[in-house]
Amino acid sequence: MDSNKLMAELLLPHITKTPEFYEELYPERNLPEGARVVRIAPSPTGYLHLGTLFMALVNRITADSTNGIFFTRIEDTDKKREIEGGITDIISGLINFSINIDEGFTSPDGAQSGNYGSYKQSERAEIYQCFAKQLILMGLAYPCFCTPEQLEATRAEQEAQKVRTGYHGKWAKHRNITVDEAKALIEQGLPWVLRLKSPGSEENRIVFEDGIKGKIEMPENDEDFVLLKSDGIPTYHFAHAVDDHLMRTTHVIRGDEWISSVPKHIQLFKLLGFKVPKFAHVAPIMKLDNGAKRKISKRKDPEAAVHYFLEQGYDSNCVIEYLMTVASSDFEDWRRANPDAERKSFKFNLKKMSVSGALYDENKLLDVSKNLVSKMPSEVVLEKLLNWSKQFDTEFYELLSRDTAYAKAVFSIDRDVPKPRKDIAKWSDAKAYSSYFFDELFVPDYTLPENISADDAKAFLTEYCKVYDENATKEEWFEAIKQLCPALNFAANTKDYKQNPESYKGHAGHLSTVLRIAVTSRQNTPDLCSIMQLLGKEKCITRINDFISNI
RNA sequence: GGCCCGGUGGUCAAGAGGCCUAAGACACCGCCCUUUCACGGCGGUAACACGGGUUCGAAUCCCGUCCGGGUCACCA
Repeated sequence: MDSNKLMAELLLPHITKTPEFYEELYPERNLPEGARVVRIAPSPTGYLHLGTLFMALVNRITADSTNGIFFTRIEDTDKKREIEGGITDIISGLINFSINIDEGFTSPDGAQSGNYGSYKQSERAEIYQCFAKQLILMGLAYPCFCTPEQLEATRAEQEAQKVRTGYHGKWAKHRNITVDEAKALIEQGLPWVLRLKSPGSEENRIVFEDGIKGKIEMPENDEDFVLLKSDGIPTYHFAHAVDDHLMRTTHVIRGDEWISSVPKHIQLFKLLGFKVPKFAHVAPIMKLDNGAKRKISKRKDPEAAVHYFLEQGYDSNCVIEYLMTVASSDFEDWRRANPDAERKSFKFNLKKMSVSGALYDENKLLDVSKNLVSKMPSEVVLEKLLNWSKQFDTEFYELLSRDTAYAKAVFSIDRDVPKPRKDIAKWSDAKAYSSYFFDELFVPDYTLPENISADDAKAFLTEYCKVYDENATKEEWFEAIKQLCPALNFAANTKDYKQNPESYKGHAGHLSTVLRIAVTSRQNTPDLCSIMQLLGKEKCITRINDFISNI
């Protein structure tokens, strides 16, 4: 038996399957020409992050644009950092944001589907070990018994000598370990990791075409990086190569923090005889922090966790629509041309992605959101509002659900028309927007506009109460206000006032503002006539009288 | 520090040597419309990081500087 074989049997005696077994188990996919197989591979170390959502979206629309497949794979190889409920949160989050998952973890309950599973790395140990054994057989992997302390000492030595740090070349202590030496150390009970015996050289350059950034040139990898950790579980690099090959991923679209390890990945794919997938590295969403641009951070930024948007009451669709504008510079143009088209019909092109990170722009999100919300019919608004408030604002929920017909009417005003208002961007805006419709939320404000005296306001409101007809049409309603103008020396027509501002104290608009404040405690609201009809005559008169006696 | 990547208005961006006197969107400001506020319409402020080349001609190509980002783990 040759020494590679002896080493392989020494290290991984329990592995009996061969790579061919898995090649047959997970055959090439039968897909139409040009279809891309993409994926996201989150690790359950935290809750769904904006960056993860963004990556998922980019992958989803890539699959959509090519009639391909988008799958999820859970990278749970780091048990120390895993958190409970992580998988559920991520998957259900994606589903809530309407990111359809074709394969892998497709449901929040942890169920998997698809023919290339398991899609959970901790359940694939045997597969990785099989390919690891293959590498040992080829003389391309060896056990390393260095302790963290020894590794640290090597590093210190390298720094002292001002040479490149890392486990490579002559610094790779166990690179040429013999079977006998390894056997002896194992018998002593020493733990070991499996390292790649890198055939690369720093002198050589590798070139690859990134789907987003274009041509990238880097030194070849010569690091003997870890393939299998001491618990037999692979590192990201190794798992990535094995999984994306076996799952027949065609395009690896991931965050650009991975760029620097591409030489390792390409090397692994080639050594293992795998076809190298296309890589595309996406710039992260950034945030401005004290004038400095930096990657949005889970720890420092509330908006990093997708929960933040849900709590704020952003409609998930609005967040996605915003992310689309960040993902593709021509999305907004497309959307303008196709206002009602389904997102999946957008032809997405990775090349349209920005090479550098975009700042998270709340203004833009708000703008995108209010446009979308303004187009929602009132029943949809109410349904979503009920849904949101039930979770995040129970006081408001009680008020809304007490009389849903009334609530629907509230949100129907100036909606369902050709040019709807855009007051609401997120559901948390709705409470303040509609507060005067609910006595529990209504807080009187007795502040008059500067150009109106208390006496005039009183006189006007007193007279107005006498003539108020709650069944009046909009025109009749405003006519009634105009009628009261001359007696108070206000202009019935705005134009008259503008032509001779000195001749009047103000115009009908000013008086209607007084009425608006009395009824709603606001200077700005949607159509007042509709508001008063909804509120009912009795309540309006009560508020007006209260107003009169307090100014 | 080594190795990568990037730098167009406040933000997102279009831009592939002449079409650039540099689009568009958000934000901001003004005007118009208007019973308020919005909506809508019209207009405005505001940018090619810097320095050298190459070229008849550079935002665009090359070099350098500066600045920003990423990465150098038995983490992903």
